[in-house]
Amino acid sequence: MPSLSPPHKSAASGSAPSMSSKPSAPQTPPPPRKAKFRPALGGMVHGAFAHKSPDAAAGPASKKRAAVYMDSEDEDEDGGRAAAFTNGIANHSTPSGGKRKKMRKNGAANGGGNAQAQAAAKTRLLQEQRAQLPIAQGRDAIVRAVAANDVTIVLGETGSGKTTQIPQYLLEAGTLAGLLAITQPRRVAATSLAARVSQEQGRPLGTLVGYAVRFDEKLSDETRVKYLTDGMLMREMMGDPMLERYGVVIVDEAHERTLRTDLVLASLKRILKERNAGQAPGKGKERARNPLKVVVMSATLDAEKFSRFFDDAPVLYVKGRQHPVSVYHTATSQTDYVDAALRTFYQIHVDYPVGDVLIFLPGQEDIESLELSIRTYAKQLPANALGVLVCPLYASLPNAKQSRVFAPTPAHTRKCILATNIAETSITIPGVKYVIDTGKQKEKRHLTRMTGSGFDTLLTTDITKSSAMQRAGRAGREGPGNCFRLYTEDAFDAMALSSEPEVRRSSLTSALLQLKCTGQDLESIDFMDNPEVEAVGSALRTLWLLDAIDVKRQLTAFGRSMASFPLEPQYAAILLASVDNKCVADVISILSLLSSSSPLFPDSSAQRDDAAEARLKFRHPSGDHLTMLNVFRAYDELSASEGKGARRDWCRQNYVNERALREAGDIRTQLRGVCERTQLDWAVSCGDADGPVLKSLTRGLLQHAAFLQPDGSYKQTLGPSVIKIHPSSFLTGKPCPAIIYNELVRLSSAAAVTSRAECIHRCTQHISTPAASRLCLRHS
DNA sequence: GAGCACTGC
Repeated sequence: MPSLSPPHKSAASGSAPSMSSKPSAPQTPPPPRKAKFRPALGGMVHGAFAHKSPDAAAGPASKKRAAVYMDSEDEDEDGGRAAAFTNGIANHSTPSGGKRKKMRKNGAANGGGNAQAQAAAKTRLLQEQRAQLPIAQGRDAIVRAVAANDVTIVLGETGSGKTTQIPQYLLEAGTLAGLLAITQPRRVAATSLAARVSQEQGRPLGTLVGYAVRFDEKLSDETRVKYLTDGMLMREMMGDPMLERYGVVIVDEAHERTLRTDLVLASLKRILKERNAGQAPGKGKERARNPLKVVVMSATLDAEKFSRFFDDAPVLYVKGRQHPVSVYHTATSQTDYVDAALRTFYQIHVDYPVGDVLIFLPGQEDIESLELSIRTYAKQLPANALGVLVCPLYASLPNAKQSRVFAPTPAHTRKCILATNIAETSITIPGVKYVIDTGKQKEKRHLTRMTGSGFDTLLTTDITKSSAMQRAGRAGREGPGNCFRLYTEDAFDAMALSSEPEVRRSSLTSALLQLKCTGQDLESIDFMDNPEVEAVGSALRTLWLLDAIDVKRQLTAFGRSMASFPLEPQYAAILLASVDNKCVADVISILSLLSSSSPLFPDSSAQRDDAAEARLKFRHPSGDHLTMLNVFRAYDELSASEGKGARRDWCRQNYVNERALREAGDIRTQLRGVCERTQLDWAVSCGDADGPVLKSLTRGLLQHAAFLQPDGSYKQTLGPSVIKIHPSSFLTGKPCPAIIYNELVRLSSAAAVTSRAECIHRCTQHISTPAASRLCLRHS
């Protein structure tokens, strides 16, 4: 092995990964079980870790926890989830349950049976599989518990099958009144689970079993079981605050504690109080006619907390089975986790048998850096060594590149996946036997200020214990695995148990507006964890400034209209303002692009100058928003005459992200639909005039306005901060008397500086408009 | 003249 320094920027001087000491012998001999992860990482520890059951991890089981201990085979809900992962990616079900199924199906096809017989055979097979699931032994216990209690907590390990089976048990028990809803934090999960359960019921998707997610639903009058995102259920609550249509609501993945899950849980508690009142034993008032049953499903640790929140609801424990994963910690802490990951990867590559490696890193930058390093070293491997295939994986990576992680690993090759948190929950990758965990992640935090609407930060932080366990578990999906943690066992012990729930760290403006529409309030609602007082104040102030609530904190008619749009409240206010300003069509296009999860102008350092030049032709003197509108208009024009290929070429030539435009197109269609339902004409355009658009934008962004100061920086009108324009903005170097902007982010470089450094911000996507200053003065 | 984890309506 050559002993060159890794190309990674901060490689330890001169010391190459210890693979140099290991002649690249044939890969076949399996290593000793208690591996020697010793290396250049400074002497290795082990950290034998037997797969801990949640009980062991959570402490002694409480008395009221009814154990339904069940071993589960590999058949699980995540297989289905992976299968439907993102558009255009074909079946990637886990080899375990999925393979058998596929083989059987092919066999039937070869036999020439007709479609109906095939379908029947398939249904029979699925029923056999269901019956063999160990969770099936707990079926009666589960049905009884739900019948006897308003709320039941189910603590189920990964792979227990709870998400697919429990709804069916309740359905098949025949006691179901009304619809059964089952919420998921992610859209892909809701759609793929519905498809799987539908299949198990032997019915076409959208009949007995259906789903509802943004942009897509498959439902009918027959539908009894409905998988939906938690955001979707919150939206339904705005029209049906008591969820009268539903007899059972199951909240899945509650341990993730997303803002929407917490909102759903809090709302369910309120609904239970109303709908199930009078059910209590003893003095009977009139018995509730339409009682609601709630099931909360969690994968970790927090079961007791959910139980307490719902007045000591009983906890059922469903055991899943994962293969054992041996966990190793480093003996000393690592200063450079990218370099440590590089060394560890090659340690595995040289010492361990075939099997893919999954490396968890905080972000794109680290992923790209490590990818380069691994590639560089791979070229130096001897000809007879196992090859290396590097696959990056993060959300903003184009779909086509993401799907590479699912392609079967070629012969005589080891796949190495470099992933962000996306591989922790959203995407399950088959074939992974080794996990390298840097122990880092990026976390967004909303910092509230006394004035202004606060700003977001995105910082690299240590992960939590539950994240670490989740990451390790990714190595044991299909067989025994190994997890190498690039931090010490002490560091693991020092980690927080789980992340702070989202309700404690994000902006609550949108949540507050939704709650107001269901007749609730942030101050009065009973949350699992209460939000910070400052965050509530900030949300109230923002809604008041937008005219969504009045001085008595009552929802206004304007606020109610705002809430009917699937947009941030600020953006909804802009849209409604554009009705008065007669530029709805133009503003909807801009808002769709701003709401898209992908950036329209991605930054790739390699081609930055070319990109800037190519985009110059769209530049609008007013700023970034109108520049974006120019791009969208050009793309629309092209779409009217040209096909898919031409559009793709055009986007490539102009360095704009087609994914952003496509997603914006979906959002725009949805927004137009809401306009039609509320009798607003979305086709009105102001043509080339920019005034109406600027005026509308200012209506929603008045908290995000700033004046030019003599030194060229800007001072917030409704906040204490001095800000500057991000260099990627089209307004850079073109001072204007006042700007509005739609995002304010703290520079990570400034975070290290003392004194007044925290007042230096990055502001992106602004626009210059004298109208902004006048409006803001009046409103302030 | 700088950097962007993930998700939802």
